[in-house]
Amino acid sequence: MSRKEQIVDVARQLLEADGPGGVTMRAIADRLEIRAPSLYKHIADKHELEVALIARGFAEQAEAFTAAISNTTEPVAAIAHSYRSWALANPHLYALMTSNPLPRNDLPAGLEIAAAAPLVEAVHGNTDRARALWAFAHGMVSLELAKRFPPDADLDTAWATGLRSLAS
Amino acid sequence: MSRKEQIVDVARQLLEADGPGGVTMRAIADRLEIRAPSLYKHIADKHELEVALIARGFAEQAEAFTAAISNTTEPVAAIAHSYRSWALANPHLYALMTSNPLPRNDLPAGLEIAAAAPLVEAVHGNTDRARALWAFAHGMVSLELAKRFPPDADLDTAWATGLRSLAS
DNA sequence: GTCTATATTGTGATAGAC
DNA sequence: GTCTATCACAATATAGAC
Repeated sequence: MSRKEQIVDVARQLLEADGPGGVTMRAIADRLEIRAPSLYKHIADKHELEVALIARGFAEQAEAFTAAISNTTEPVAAIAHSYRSWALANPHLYALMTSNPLPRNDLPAGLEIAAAAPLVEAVHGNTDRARALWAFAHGMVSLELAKRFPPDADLDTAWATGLRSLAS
Repeated sequence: MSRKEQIVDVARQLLEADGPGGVTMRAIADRLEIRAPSLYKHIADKHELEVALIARGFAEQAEAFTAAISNTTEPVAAIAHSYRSWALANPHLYALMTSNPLPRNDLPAGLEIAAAAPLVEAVHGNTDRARALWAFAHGMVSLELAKRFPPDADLDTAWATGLRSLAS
């Protein structure tokens, strides 16, 4: 594993462990047992690190959603479940991927489309329905991650209610 | 207007003008033409400032949504339109209100419920449907604010598609 | 209620030696 | 490719004088 890959690995561990504020050049260097300035021999700046993390997230999502639609009679529900699971398992990376404009020019081509493809296929190419479903899923997930629902809210039922209406 | 009210006012102006990073004690003090340490004679700390901003946001939303359901035959659509308008007009305050757990213990009682009441009434008390609608609206709005939809996406149609399914 | 002075902590990033 | 030394900057907050 190259030094650069190690750096991205450590950055991701720090991101999920300590949140975005925990991803500092010093913290990354500490875990690699080198000094912070040495990192700049391998990456140009912190932005490059963020782009690499986002790219990994999309690749993982594409894989998860593709797996979800194999062997199911309800692809939309299966993708929704997979979407929620991935976000809850990778909350800070999920936030990084959804809270700011995508650095589309710096990202490997096709990543965004590959992650979206399973859903678009599940709704037979109806992009408006795909966007409505994505918005619903993103809203549910981001409010859950932000702990913004009332503490006693039954989220499973809210998911089922929304999906039943939107999936058709 | 008390000094404290002036401080909250200025904080809100800075929040929407420069984003959350622009709301510093120094910047607030500069606009009031005093020194930053003087602010602490009027507020305990920055957290108190954030709570005051969030409280204002909820009060404004409650007013906007209540106005939206008067004189309409489609209350859910009217609230959705109002929700989107308010968020687009106050993007950074909206983010402050939705990206973190509510400081419910520090907020005036009833504010959250008052803002949610028009929607709950519009769906005849069906809380699962209300949550699904809220999630959809929040997802649409937050992705729009984050510029996460593809540049050519037709958001009006996505809104209409989602609301048609969810409003029933 | 305002001021000056300061503590404390933290950040990304560069220069230049080895 | 790693190091030491350092720059440049910014943040919240407190002490104590007036």
